[in-house]
Amino acid sequence: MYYNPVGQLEDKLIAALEKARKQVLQDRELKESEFPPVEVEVPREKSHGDYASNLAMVMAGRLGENPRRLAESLIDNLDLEILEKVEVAGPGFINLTLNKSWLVEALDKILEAGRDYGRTNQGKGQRVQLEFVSTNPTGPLHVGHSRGAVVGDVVASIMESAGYDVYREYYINDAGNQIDLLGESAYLRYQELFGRDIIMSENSYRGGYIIDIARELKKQYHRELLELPEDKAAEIAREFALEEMLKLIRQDLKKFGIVFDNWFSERALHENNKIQEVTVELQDRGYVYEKEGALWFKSTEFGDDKDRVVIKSDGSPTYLAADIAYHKNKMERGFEHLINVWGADHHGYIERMKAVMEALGYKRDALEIIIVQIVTLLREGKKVPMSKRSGEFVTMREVLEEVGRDAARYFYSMRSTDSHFDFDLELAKKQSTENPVYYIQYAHARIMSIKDNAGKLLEEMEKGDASLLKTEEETELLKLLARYPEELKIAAERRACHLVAAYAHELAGAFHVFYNKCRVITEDRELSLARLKLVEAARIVLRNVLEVIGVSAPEQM
RNA sequence: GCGCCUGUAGCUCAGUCCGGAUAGAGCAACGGACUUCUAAUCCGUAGGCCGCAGGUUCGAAUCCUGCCGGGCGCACCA
Repeated sequence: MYYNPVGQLEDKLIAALEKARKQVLQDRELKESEFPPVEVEVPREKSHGDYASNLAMVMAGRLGENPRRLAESLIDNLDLEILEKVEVAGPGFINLTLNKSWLVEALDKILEAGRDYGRTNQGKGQRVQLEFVSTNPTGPLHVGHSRGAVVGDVVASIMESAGYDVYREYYINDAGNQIDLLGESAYLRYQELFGRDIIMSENSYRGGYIIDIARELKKQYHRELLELPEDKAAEIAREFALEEMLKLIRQDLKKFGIVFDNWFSERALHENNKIQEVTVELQDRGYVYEKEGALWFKSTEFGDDKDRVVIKSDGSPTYLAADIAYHKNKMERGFEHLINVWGADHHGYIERMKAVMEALGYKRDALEIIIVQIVTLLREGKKVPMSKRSGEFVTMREVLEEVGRDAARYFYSMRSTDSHFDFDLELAKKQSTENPVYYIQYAHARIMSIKDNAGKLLEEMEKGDASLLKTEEETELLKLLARYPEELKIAAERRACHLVAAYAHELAGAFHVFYNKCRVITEDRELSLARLKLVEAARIVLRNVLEVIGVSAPEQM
């Protein structure tokens, strides 16, 4: 079921080099264990072969011997049938050139694997809980959230492809102050709709969406709330507003193609007394103390800058307290590994949450935080101003409506999460060469067109003989196709969606080059069949990789 | 002040974790390629003290130290 040609190949090469090293070390003092693991890499320069190893240079340092001479002895002990050429180069590199047999084999296997091509068992079914988005349901999702949303979803998909059992979860902060404020704001706007003068407090939510909610409230309850006691009416407004907000958030995410396995309610933790319980637990463990009327968590014990309040002097729990209970709950549900995707403004919370994990008796590394740097929207090269305070922000929905789901998802995926991201709206909308999304999708559409053109030939595609593919363009494309599972594997290990996006772009590029140089359907029937096979493999991989990112693979454009 | 992210081609960014050979891509600029499966494509040219300064190493964009610039944080808020 799992097929990873490049991974297998590299394992073979490393094993052969290790064997050679063993031979060479036999009559020397040092043991194998004193050397770092053998590595091979794809050299930048094509004339340096398919793979290169710095093994001789690494060994030379320890042995005090000439690296080039060592490389020669290593080569003498290298025994592999897939090697076409081996040579020593530069300061002592061993350059390995492979014969094409592995590639010929790879093409058939890719077609055979089809939709499953790319999957590996790297994660061994590890149960991973990935929590992302988790914004307060007090306002619509804005652009800042959307990057984290896409990154979380794509990382989840990548990890699933690599054999992890990923569970996507959204943590709803439906308890506490800010929800009361949301309700209060909606209630005020509701009263306003009946002509009452209202005074919005400084902390009220003033966005237009609150007025929308108030209108809905009016539609449903008419004058009813006006006649109720204020606290009762505010409560109804609060619950109503919360539901409306969640509905909205869910819709927005769905339009982005993001669906969660679970929506976890903070309120449930409060109602089931879980916060109290976990506070007592930490107290029993000796990690909670009282000071100035509040209860403090001794996070400094585990490397945090300062201790943190869990129960305020007024008796109410802090956000952290709920988070402690939540993370304990995650672990109790049997997840082996937790990943939280946070915006850059939350990076300061990493240490305290790691401390929480340790204090609860778990490994600090069982919790992993992916920090996603901020997004700046650019329109006509200029920064689009945004301010949370004034309620002036561009929503996730607006971006989606403006650039479309495919472009939005690809753009958010294509940059390293460590880097700030300038989202160029004009570029994302452009249906041209400048836009990487269309570049990739166009490759897929072109292949579909070739298949249309192939007519009856398509039925005989299976007979295609990959050994007829000899041009550089064909070989390069095929090599890239063979690399896909390994690329996904690395991206999964590094939780790096941008690597997958880059691979998709590179693959599309290799196809376009091939397309311009090699005509698929020609008089030469045998060659046509071979190329048809190659092109079909390219289509499969393009579709698979786009699916991981959540971008569509159009039949025509 | 402290912590995290960041500084690479005119612009936007890979490469840095795990050090390798002549530092890459896209866009923008310039010059070419459509009687042939989609020119939303391809080919070529030009473009770089890899922020600066030391250090480690046979070898540094990559590791270490210091400095400079940009972003984000440093609550009994969530």
